[in-house]
Amino acid sequence: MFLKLQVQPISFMLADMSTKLADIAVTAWARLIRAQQAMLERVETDLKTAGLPPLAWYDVLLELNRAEGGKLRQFEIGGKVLMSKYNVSRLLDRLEQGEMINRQTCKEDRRGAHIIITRGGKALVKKMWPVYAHGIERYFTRHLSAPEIEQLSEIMTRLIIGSKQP
Amino acid sequence: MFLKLQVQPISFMLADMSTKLADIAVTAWARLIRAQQAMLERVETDLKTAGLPPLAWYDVLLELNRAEGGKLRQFEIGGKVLMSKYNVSRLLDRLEQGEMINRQTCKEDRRGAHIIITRGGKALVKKMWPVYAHGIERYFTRHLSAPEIEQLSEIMTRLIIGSKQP
DNA sequence: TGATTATAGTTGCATATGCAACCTTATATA
DNA sequence: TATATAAGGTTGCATATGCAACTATAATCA
Repeated sequence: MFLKLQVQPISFMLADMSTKLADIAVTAWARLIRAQQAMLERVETDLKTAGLPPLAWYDVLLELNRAEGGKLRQFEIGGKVLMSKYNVSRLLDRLEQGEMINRQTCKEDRRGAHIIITRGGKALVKKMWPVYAHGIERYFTRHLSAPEIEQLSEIMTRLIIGSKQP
Repeated sequence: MFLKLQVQPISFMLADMSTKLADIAVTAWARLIRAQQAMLERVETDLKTAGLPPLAWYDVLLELNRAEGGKLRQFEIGGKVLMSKYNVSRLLDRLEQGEMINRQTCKEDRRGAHIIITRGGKALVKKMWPVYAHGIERYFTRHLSAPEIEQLSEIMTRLIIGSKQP
């Protein structure tokens, strides 16, 4: 649903860079947004078509799967998948409902909970991955050269850091 | 809320590319998703802080503003901003409510409507742009060199096309 | 022409997200 | 130690999104 941008009257805002650069940058920004939106939509559709749950489930389950003992605190999950605590809370409700995780009250800190991936949760990760991987290959990797991919990766790291600056 | 990916058992799926490349590609993919998520979140927050409506409003209004006569058919909007028809329909409800657009029944095709941006709609685009532009500069442009931006733009074009293939 | 099929747009329902307020337990400070 | 403040989580409410079903008009074609 996003983007597409001004073609002309941009520069007034960005006094410290040449008009030309600003325009190119805005175009690049718009394309970035659109490309990703389109790719994610395709992946979500592929998952749905395969009768699988959305990417958000995968993200969380994967983090748990990776974690020591298949277990994380709730706030750790939030940090890793970049999701607000109330959204984590409710996504975990659904995952619990689907018996993909368990919540276990936490002895060290009695406010919190340990989230533990179940056998079924692990199985789901395994089942979703091929579909997801195929999407990544089809909508992303296939269209790029190896050096492009490496460079993109590096650039994105910089942007992630940049968007964490206050 | 998205992503973060498998580190090891990827390759089984992607027989036609070296394991090494696949791993790098998956990392790049994950970073791309996260970077954009973070940047958009920041921009949305900036808009909210400035008491302005979300990016989605801007997208639609900008398309209308650009269009011949400040007027588009509803399905054209959907195509341009990559949004499903029911979402367009409801976003337009909100924009109409906010007196940013008008709907006008269409004489040539009596099923449809012309969407026309109002004076207020144009004013809003003007008001939102500086905030948005500042975000783009701050979270995106600032962190990249000019050649990087150009290359990114080109790559994203390819991915947009790629994700439209059946 | 009449019947079928496709297109433009809307709506009810289920689900997902953001915000603010809330409960509970830890931590800091006086 | 008492009190204030902060952190981990949850929940009610308002809003946003996806899906499927629906209305109405156009286009196709037999």
